[in-house]
Amino acid sequence: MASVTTDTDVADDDIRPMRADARRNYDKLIAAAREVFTERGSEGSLDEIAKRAGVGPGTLYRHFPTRDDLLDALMRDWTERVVADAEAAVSADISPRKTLEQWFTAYIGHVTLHRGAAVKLSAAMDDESSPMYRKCQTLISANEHVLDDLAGSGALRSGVEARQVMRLISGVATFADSTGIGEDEVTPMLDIVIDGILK
Amino acid sequence: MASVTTDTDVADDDIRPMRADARRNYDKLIAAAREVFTERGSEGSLDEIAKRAGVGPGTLYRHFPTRDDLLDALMRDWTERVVADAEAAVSADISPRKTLEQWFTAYIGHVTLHRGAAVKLSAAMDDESSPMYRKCQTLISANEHVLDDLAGSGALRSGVEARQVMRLISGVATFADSTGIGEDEVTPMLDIVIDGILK
DNA sequence: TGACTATACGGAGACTATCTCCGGTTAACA
DNA sequence: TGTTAACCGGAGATAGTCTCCGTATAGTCA
Repeated sequence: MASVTTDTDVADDDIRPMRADARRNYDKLIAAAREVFTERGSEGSLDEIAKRAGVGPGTLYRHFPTRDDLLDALMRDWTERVVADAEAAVSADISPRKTLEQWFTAYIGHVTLHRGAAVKLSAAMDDESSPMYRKCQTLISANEHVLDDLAGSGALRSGVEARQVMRLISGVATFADSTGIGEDEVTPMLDIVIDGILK
Repeated sequence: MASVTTDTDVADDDIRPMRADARRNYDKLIAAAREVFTERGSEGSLDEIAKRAGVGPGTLYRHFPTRDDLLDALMRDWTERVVADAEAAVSADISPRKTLEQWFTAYIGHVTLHRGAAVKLSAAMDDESSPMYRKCQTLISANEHVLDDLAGSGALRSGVEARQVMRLISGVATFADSTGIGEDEVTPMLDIVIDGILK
């Protein structure tokens, strides 16, 4: 986590700036949500979040009509981190296998923000109406970037599509999230997938 | 679905038989749960199930202390079907690839009983306290059976463990369940996994 | 600075779901 | 038919979601 308090200045792509009190409450809600979701997973109580932020439930629901909107807002600087990790995997001078291991591990880390987040993100990938849909697009293109690079150096089997790979890794992430297995137990699963991807 | 009304005669491995009214209510609850879970997924309201069964909530909770107990009870003849499908895949005179395709597809079918079931079953695989834990053991050994057979004929890469394969396929199933993609979209994912498994 | 107004706040409360407790009922058996 | 252990049912405690609307205040302009 780079910085706790430094969220971006504007809450959304909205034109008009927020009123000072609104901005204050928005930030307090984000901080409280981060706490509660970390402790209780992404099904944590929304009223509890409002309480911890010291605001009424009405205020919470005005800022974030749905739980997914709140989850989405927590991922403000997430996009940049995803892109950076994909780039790091590509530009590192390592074997294709290591590249994939590194990227997949990072991917899974990004998708398991909180307990229950992986399944929500997976669901959002094919649901344009989800507030998190656009975030997923970032994930998709980051993954494409890594795979295209490997394809360029001829390391991939023919017929391997980035979309399928992304779905597979999302499945691994969801499984890891729901069972609570650790990274050391995830690696063997990834190894099989990587064998299925590389020549 | 083989038969709707023919559940087994005894509710559990309990010694004493149930009282007639208890048995009646038990069966009505199972039927109602099957309805509601099919309509609303495995997060459907339990009180709603009690209502449809025409019993009080107390009766439901006496028979099934937790939601997972109820889910488990719905899977009464599930075990046999799983074992049968594994056996069918093994004994069919087809290529290793076809064997795996057939088995994995069956596996995913078994695990996605209702919307939300796959993630619950995945979670139960590493949770001995879950009522569904024993069901998962069935799934695990059925999967081992298929993979052992392929290993015996030398079709598998070295180092492929049944447990990891099972987890991967569970991940695929969970992804399919949460996004709602169909079987035709699942096959390409399975193809990658199969490439990672076979020599 | 003071008054005006759009914007935002907050919390009471309606609604829904989970789960328990216990007074009343009934199946099973002699 | 009487006895009793087993079972039923539903009122209600608890908790989470979400809305409505009277009140408060930040921002603005004279």
